[in-house]
Amino acid sequence: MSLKHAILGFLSLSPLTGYDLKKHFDQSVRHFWPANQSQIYRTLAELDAEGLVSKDVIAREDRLDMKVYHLTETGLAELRRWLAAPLPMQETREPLLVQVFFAGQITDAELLSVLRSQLAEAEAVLAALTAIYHQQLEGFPALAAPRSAFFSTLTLEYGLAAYAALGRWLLAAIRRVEAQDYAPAPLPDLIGAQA
Amino acid sequence: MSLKHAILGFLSLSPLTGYDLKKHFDQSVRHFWPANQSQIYRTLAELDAEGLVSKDVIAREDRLDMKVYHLTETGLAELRRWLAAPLPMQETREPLLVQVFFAGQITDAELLSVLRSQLAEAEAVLAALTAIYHQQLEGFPALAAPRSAFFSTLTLEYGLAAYAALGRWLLAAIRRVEAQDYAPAPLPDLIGAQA
DNA sequence: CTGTCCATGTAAGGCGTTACATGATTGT
DNA sequence: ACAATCATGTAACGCCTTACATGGACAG
Repeated sequence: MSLKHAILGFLSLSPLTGYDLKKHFDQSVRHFWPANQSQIYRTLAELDAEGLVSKDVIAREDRLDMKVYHLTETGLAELRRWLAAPLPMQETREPLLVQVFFAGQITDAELLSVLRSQLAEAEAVLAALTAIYHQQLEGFPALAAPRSAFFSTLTLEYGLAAYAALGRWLLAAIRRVEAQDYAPAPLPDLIGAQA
Repeated sequence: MSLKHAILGFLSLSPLTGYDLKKHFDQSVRHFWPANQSQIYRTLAELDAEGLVSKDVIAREDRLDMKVYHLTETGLAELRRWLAAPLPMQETREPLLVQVFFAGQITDAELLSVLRSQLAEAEAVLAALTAIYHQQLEGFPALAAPRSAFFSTLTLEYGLAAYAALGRWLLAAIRRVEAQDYAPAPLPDLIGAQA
């Protein structure tokens, strides 16, 4: 379960409240690990019960207490253990592929409309990620990129590569449906082999 | 929820028992929509209650009755409606990216071992998909690919493209960690732009 | 004076997983 | 004799989502 470990990860950088954590998720990892508020509060309580985090309760007059969470030693150890352990093979679910797989039940026109709307979305995400990428380039203009920033850059680059690949696949699919060309694509094109 | 619609999809091709459905899932869509047995039985019961499928009960002496499910008219209509409707933006969870994002807490050596084991897995999946691809080429050798086979081919091609992209990203990441080169990669490389 | 931000949670439901349980038939 | 296949399900738990609920501070 990565949510627990993502929370441990953020807390390893600084102590935070549940509310702060939600903002951190939304600002950095939401593209690959969205988390909602009730989930974060519940998971913090679990981590607390397990002794991986502990909290300082800040009493405030007339308001709910504020709880600032920080890692315990066992929490840090667990985070490091998880980060260094290879992940068990994970299964992905792609509803778009389910739609394509059973597209025999719909017309070419209907399928094209589905594919085109997916393509528009993929291009929008790609544009958004590209904008963030350029922003980061300004922050670390030359060769002065520190190791700490590198990992965030890497996850961004994954997003760029993945959405670009999705876009290319969609575009190729659209063209072939339009041309009613049902032959398989050549392998080198698919896996992006260089000539 | 795509499981319901995947089941409707299979039943649109032929009536099946729960057991048959499980085999169909495992043989064709497991790469992008794994389903387990108890889930299938529960969902069939729900679909039945909703009137999207109905069943013929085949009584057998000394054994449990066999239930063969088939689509109803509303079931087919619902399948077609879902297949033609653009999907709501779906959020993905990538635990590997969580590991990379917080890799500041582990050493280069530990990170490299994680990345290399992911790369080995990605290459294994790519090899498996490539084998299936070649098998399909034999089945439809020339230009005689029918529309019905095309959609299955398309989903396979998606898998090839996605795992190839993952592998390229992992390899690039490994090389940069090894070289302690923390500069961002150039955009055209990332999105696979042609020169 | 209305809405957004800060900050906390609870409740209910959906989807998925793992493990358990049964029992005849077919293959080695 | 033993295992795999056919064929059905139940139980319990885990993770995530949506919606609901509270209430002060501050900005337009």
